[in-house]
Amino acid sequence: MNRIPGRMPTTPPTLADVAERAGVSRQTVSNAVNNPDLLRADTLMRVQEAISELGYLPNRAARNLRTRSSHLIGLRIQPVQEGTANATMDRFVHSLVETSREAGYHVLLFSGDVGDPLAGYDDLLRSTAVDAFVVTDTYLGNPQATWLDSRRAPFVAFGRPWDNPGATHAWVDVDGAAGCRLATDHLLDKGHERIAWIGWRKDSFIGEDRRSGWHGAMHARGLPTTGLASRVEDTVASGRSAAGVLLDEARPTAFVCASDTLAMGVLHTLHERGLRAGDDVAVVGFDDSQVAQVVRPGLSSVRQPLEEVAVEVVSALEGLLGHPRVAHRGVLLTPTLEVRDSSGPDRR
Amino acid sequence: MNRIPGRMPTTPPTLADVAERAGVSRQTVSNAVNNPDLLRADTLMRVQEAISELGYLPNRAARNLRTRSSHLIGLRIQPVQEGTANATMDRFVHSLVETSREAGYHVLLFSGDVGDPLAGYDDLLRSTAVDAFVVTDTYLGNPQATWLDSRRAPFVAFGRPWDNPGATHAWVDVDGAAGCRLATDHLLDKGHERIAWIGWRKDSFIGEDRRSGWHGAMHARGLPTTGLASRVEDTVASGRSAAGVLLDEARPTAFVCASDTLAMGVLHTLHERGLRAGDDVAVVGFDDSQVAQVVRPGLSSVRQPLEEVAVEVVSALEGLLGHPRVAHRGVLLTPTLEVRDSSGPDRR
DNA sequence: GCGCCGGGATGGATCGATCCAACGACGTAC
DNA sequence: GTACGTCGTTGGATCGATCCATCCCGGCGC
Repeated sequence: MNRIPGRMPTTPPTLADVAERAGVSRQTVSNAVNNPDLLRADTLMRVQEAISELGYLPNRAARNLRTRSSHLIGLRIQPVQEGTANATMDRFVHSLVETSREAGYHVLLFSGDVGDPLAGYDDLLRSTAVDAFVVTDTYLGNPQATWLDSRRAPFVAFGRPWDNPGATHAWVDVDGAAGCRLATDHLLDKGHERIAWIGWRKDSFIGEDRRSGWHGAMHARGLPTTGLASRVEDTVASGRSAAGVLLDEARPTAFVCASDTLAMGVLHTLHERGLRAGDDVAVVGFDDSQVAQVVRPGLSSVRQPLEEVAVEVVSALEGLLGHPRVAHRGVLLTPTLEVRDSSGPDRR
Repeated sequence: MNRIPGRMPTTPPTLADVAERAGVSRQTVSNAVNNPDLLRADTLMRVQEAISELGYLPNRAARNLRTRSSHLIGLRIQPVQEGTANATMDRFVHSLVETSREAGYHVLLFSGDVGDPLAGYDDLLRSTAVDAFVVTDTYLGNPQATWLDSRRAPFVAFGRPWDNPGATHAWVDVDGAAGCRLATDHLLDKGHERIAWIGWRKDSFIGEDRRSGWHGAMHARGLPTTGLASRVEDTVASGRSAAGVLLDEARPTAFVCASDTLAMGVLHTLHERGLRAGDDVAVVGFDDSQVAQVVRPGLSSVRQPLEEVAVEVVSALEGLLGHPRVAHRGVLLTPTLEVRDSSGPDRR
């Protein structure tokens, strides 16, 4: 509605221009924008008219300088992993951008060395370029948290402080164990009893958490797990060979995997052996990637509620940056299960 | 190296702090940062020491206000399309962030209504939040270009001005026709003669461009194309049914598709009919998505050189924003072909 | 009639880096 | 010894929005 037709003037109108046009002082215009209830109704109206006539919008730089805040949120992104099915970032980034916008923030992307988890944060912080960070790459501990804490930098982590349960910063995470329990129960309900696990190496906190979901679900029904688990790297090839070994040695009728990438490896092995995914051996992955959605047969997969994660993250940020500051404890969200053909039919 | 150990002071050091510590004036410090060659060697040294001792970095907001530039580049992102294999954005965004960083820019994400292609641009422009835009969503014409031009807003488009060949703005694009020619020639060289095309509806400029690559390659060898082409929506289901119809009516031995999503549809149909992708019928997709990389059999696919696109885009931006301004004509890059098992064996 | 009160509007100062015009020191030429 | 040019440096003004203390004016009580 406020869009101005025609050419942009050489220099955008300033608050002073609006003040002059409306016949009031600068402060009054500022109040009209930031504290409308301080003005008398008729004055407010007059100022607002001038604002929309000129197409005025506060200059960001000036406002940032004065208020010492940029309304920008820093998010570090890492290279796409080719050859895997990992795709949480894309979905999360979009949700975050959308939710941030509603809260009046924009997202500033920066890139980081894969080696140095702190690279990039420092400069943005010291140059007061962002108000806060969203830290996502916490798969192997979270040195960023400690460091950002020591710099008194506001931030919210997507991922629990695995390596430091006493940490007091705000975080949001998805309950991977619950997701894998969901997947495993789903298969158990279909009548499977020998359900194998293919997950990540032991140094991955997330991997062990997801594994515990499978493990817990099996034990809750008094079923054995010995020899049914494998821990490998997160690649299709690893999933493929792990599935081969498990099929030979443990004869599982179903697989639960820590990622869609690994699940794709399982599908490969099944096909090589002439086994039908779903009908002969059931498979469930994790992340509900595009791959899971378009592959044949459709890959059942645990889906993280990234939209909700973004909402919680932004709400935590608002608490951190608002006045007064509202402490935000950790939030744990529950994923859902997308059932597709790789789950197979009921076996009972 | 400049990273300060320990706690962040409550307020970061300013240029005046550095000046005082080094025993010089503010302007001298500013010169040390922006025009080092104006200072005498010993003065420069002294100032630089003070800078690193204090961990000084120019305040972004103040610099932005004074120089009337934010060193931010706006990029509008759209929701992930679930159920498709489309994944160019993710790779491109990362390349852009990385390349921008080297040029001293950061990337600001904003979201847009799918309906209104102009949403979001206006506010950022009027509030002087970004120096320029990178416009990507130009699949159906590019109203943004005309509009941004009229607002005198600097921008670079990833995508040709299809609907307005006379447009003078800077753009970078990937030669889709060349990519499809590459794919088709690849299959022709393997001995295929009846190669089918599955592409997008006629209103897509990009789709028609890619199609022309297939069409041209076929005609160059004197092969017929009649009845071998299908134009559908970009979904797996459409690709699947289009492949079915073509197999029944035209008996092709190979498919070239406008997207990996459509190619996945072809793979589905082949499997349903007991045909082996690669061995019986060859398939080539477009975009080299994660799906193409992890599916079985591996899907041959045309890969866009997004890293190069980012480099060209940033170089164009530097031209637009630099002094003096350097005009940047359109740049057309050539994609490559990733050959995988779905190409099948040599038939000769 | 005088003084007090309070919502509302006002001009000046401020945030921190950069631009500008002027100034000081030093060396050279006459 | 004085005039002049150059290089490096200096304080003040500036960008635009917001904070602060002040001021204005109508209404009310005594």
